[in-house]
Amino acid sequence: VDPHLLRTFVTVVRRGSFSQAAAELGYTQSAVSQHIAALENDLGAPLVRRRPVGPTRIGARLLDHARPLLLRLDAARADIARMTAAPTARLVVGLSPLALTTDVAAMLAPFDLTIRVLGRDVIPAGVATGTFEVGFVDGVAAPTDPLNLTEIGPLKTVAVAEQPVVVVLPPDHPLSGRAGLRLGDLADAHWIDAPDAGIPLAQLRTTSGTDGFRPSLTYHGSDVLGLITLARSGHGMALLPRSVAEGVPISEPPLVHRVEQVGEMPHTGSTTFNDSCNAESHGRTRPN
Amino acid sequence: VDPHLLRTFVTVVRRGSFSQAAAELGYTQSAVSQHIAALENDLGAPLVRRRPVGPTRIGARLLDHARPLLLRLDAARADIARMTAAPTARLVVGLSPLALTTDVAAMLAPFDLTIRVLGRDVIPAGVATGTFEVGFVDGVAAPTDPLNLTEIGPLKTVAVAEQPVVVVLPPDHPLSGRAGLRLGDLADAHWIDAPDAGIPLAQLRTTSGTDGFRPSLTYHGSDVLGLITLARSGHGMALLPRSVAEGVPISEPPLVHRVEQVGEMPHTGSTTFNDSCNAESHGRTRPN
DNA sequence: TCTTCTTACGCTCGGCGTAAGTATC
DNA sequence: GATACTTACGCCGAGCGTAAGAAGA
Repeated sequence: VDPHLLRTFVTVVRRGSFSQAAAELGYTQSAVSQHIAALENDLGAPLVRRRPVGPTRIGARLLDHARPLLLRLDAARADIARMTAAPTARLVVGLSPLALTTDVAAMLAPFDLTIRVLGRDVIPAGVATGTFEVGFVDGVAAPTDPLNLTEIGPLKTVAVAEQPVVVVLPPDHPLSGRAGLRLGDLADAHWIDAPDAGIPLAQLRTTSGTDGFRPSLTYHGSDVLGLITLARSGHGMALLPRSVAEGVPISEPPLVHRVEQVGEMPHTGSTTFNDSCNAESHGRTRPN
Repeated sequence: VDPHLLRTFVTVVRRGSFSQAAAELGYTQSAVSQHIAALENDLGAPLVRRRPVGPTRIGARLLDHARPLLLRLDAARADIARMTAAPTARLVVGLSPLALTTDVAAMLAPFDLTIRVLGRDVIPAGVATGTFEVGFVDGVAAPTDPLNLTEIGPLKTVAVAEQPVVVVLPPDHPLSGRAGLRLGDLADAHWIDAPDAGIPLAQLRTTSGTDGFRPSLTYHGSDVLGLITLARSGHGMALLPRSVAEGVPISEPPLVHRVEQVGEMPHTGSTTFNDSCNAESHGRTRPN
């Protein structure tokens, strides 16, 4: 199973066309055709339906393997490239929108920075493939539980900040001010899902293990103030880290908003140095 | 980064010799030398020290990537091969030693079986690479928490059995008979680590998040009765699923011994059929 | 000196492009 | 008939083996 063939296969499926995939990869259509034929021949099963071009059932399964495989392959290249190349003066940091808390900002203070804000899901991949040197991902979890990040290679992950999560409510809501409420009771309430501006409800479902928290409104956008306005106006409840929801009516469930650092910071004199690097080398580090 | 080169690299490091690796892989020494040279050239860094042959710092890091990569590559091949080939009459099952509880035995009753008992760590890999069709892994976890299995590809994992964990004690031990005791209090007690016959203490450390549970005696072997004898004689405490520790003085901490099924059982009329297969296709399924 | 890795060199075959073929809309 | 994938064929280069070279024990 040659990675080149896999990459071609993935590209063909993504673009839905042999010729477009060829153009993207710098091959001729013929070569792409031969790649697919070689793969199908090697695996002994048809992988793509033609006209219209799309994956077969088996092809779809292969995709599930191929995409993480190619990612890890790139990650391996990038990782050793990083060990070889001299560290750059400028630190490139990838952040999910709500990961830029004051704690994180403080950590980054001593560096010359280039900051890129991206979706939560692509931050670990970006660190693995060397798009940036360190990443910060935010998310919601039960206290002391780690975030559930997609694993790509031996990446060190450390929790760097935790703060309570709050539910933003309309001003006159009966729950206003209550702390420690059981989230399960709110599974069937009206929720706003704001994956970019707030905390995705999908994470809540995972964390709570329930099947509720279905959004009655979905908010696409990264504007937190807009989200708060919606929630205060009674369109539904919104989930936010406490620090960004100051001065609005809230309720506090027993959950934390947590930021985890993916990858390692370069060593500078002014930075805290964690000397447990060698013990249990690539494991996940939990605080406390 | 050609997988062939990676496989050669891994083999060279494992065997500690170019020529032995060549023999194992069916190449000439020359070819192996060229493979390593090609890799080092491609990645722009020395990967193996020669004479004696061993990985450099960068090579060691590459190993961390290469081994799982090759595993996933094999897993991909095996997975689609499984979808292509007709299901065999005989069901090949891989089990970790303590995974063969009565529940599991009941599940397997309707099949013609071939059973292979192996270490916990290689069961998921074996399922992924098609060595056996389904696997059963046991381990310890907090109630309702899933086991922490190494992920190799899109494998469905389902908890199939849970039972309390007990601490085996000497007959006159003060803790005898107590239930619900906090495990943290026992972190510094005398423990027997029996990775094959019992529950590895390493899992306890992971589950409890503490750093204790250091073994004062390590027991290599799969003989549970021997382990119980040691514990009763006061060599240290031993951790076992309750059903195998009948009639001995015990104490019950709030943990469960859990068996998880890796991979899917073939569909037979007599087997419970889970029709949620297509929803959220390759996720991890938690009970309740 | 013997073992073991490296380098040189030639051959073979895999794989890409060009171009002709074929099927689908 | 136009578009898009497949097949045929020739060329080039990657990669393996043989064999000679170099370096360490």
